[in-house]
Amino acid sequence: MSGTKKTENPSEERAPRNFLEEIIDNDLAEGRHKTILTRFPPEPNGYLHIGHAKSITVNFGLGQKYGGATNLRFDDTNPITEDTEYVDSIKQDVQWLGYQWKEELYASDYFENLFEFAIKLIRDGLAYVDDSTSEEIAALKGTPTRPGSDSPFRTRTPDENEDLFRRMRAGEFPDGSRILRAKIDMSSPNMLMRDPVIYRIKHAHHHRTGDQWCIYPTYDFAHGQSDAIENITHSICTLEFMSHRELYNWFIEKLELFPSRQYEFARLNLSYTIMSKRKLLQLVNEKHVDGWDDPRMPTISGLRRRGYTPKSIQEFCARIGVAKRDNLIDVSLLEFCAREDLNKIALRRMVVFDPVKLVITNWPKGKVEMLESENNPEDATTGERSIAFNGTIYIERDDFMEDAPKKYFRLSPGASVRLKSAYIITCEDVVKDDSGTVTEIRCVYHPDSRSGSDTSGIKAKGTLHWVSTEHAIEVEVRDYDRLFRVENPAEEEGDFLDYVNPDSLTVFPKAYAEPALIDDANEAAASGKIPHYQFMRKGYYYADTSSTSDKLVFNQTVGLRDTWAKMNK
RNA sequence: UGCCCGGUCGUCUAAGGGUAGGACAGCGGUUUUUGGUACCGUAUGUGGGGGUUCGAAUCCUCCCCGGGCAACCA
Repeated sequence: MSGTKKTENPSEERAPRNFLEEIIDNDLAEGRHKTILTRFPPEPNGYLHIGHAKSITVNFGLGQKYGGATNLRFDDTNPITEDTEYVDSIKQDVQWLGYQWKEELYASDYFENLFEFAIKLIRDGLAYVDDSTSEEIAALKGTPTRPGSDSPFRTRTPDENEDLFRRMRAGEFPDGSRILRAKIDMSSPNMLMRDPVIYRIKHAHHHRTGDQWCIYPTYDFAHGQSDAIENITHSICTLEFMSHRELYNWFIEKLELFPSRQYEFARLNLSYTIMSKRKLLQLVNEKHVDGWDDPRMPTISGLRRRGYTPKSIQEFCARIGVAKRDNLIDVSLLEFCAREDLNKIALRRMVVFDPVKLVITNWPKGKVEMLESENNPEDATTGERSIAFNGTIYIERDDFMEDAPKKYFRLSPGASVRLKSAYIITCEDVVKDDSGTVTEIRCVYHPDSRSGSDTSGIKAKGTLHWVSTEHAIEVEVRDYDRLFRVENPAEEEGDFLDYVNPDSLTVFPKAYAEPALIDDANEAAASGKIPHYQFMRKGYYYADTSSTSDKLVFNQTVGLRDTWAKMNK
């Protein structure tokens, strides 16, 4: 052993894998399983967010990697909060992310099985009906540092318990009057083993089983058994379920079920946002955002509406890794993944957000010239488009500066810049109104500097995007900033709403765009394929769901990296 | 103050007794008709103390720090 180097046989070198893959490799190597089956188990009480995307890529990714499969199972054991609206959105989001489940299942599919499991525990003297109030139960539960004590109902006979439990099912008792508890150990150091509740009475309508049931199993009594019924080999959940694992195993052992095993990983936390479904719901209900799919939301539907691609989200999930330590991922990684994908697929277009007029004084009156510009320099197969140029254009207001520092590469009096895909121009004059605001910039162009056939020898440091005033169309552009002002709103003192970023949305209601966007929109309407854009020198954009051919509306997916802005900080 | 987890660059994540590596972020360059992209370079890390060992991020031990656990939520 000593002295042998790991490099002597490269094929023996371990490929880096996360701890779940190590577990699976071992299970497979030891013959514990021949293949694997995982499951993604959302509760249909809210929309999926980027944290769920991590869980989805972990579960489905493992299923794929090992040639196994993954079930989609809705954990619908609490009818009060659950709804088919959420079921539908969850299915859509999982598929949009690019995954296909083997079976679509519901914990509620197993209500009858679960009931029988409960009867078995009762017959085996391992469960009892407790008539105590929830306060009494809590009082007898003890604390993490002090053991609990037995309920006075703990010694009921199996017959009595079975009778009571069947009558609970029959609807003889009101909500909260009785529960079924597992009989384990009131002095266990694990609070969850202190005779946990496994069935409660809820006279509530269930989104799938309707009014068929008035007793519902708790998470602990449903999840593991559902896994076992489906022969799930690896039941992967987040860290907060760690202490549930002992209970999970107890049920499987006592009920003699398929030995599914639970493993826990650290959930995703993303900087400058929140992941709590409850808080997300509050943002929606209190109208701090436009809905679950508001482009500022960390929901899958929000990211989709904003223009994130499934590929970029998958890549993000792959890069953050899977481990057991708490984490707070820098949102810049998500943005990097978006840019990385979008750079290769986004169509380049020119849009001027905050326009100022620029007149080329030596342009032949009435002349319109068609210029060619590449749709995507990263992908020659996307070809070129024609852009009309007639000597009077809009440029961005901040692409001009009257007193410019040396490092400023854009327009200023006497300076020359390239107009993207057009000519080099030199600024000669500025027109201002009474308040000193620039109303018109006057330039000359250099006829021999035409893009692609430049013989002028003039070197322009900067290149500006522009739109012909005559041909421009008006569009609405929405830019987004982080939803919260602080890195970790969940950790902050007081109400998380106090940390909402008031400037998370900037609307440009009348931006000027090149007319190609109209053609694109028509094409998209016909093909159903909505293109991703890069508005040059601005960022990546995607048509909003509210966009129509009469009024195009674009969401900023993510801005371009901006080293100039950084220099000026 | 009980039980259970965890602690490696700023942020994530590898290294399974043998050179602490990668990514993002940062910084500095080169190229560029996007201050984009691409490419190159660069700084920054094993929570602390004791052990075991020729050798420790890795094994043992004590301590420190962070998280979870007292819903008829999941």
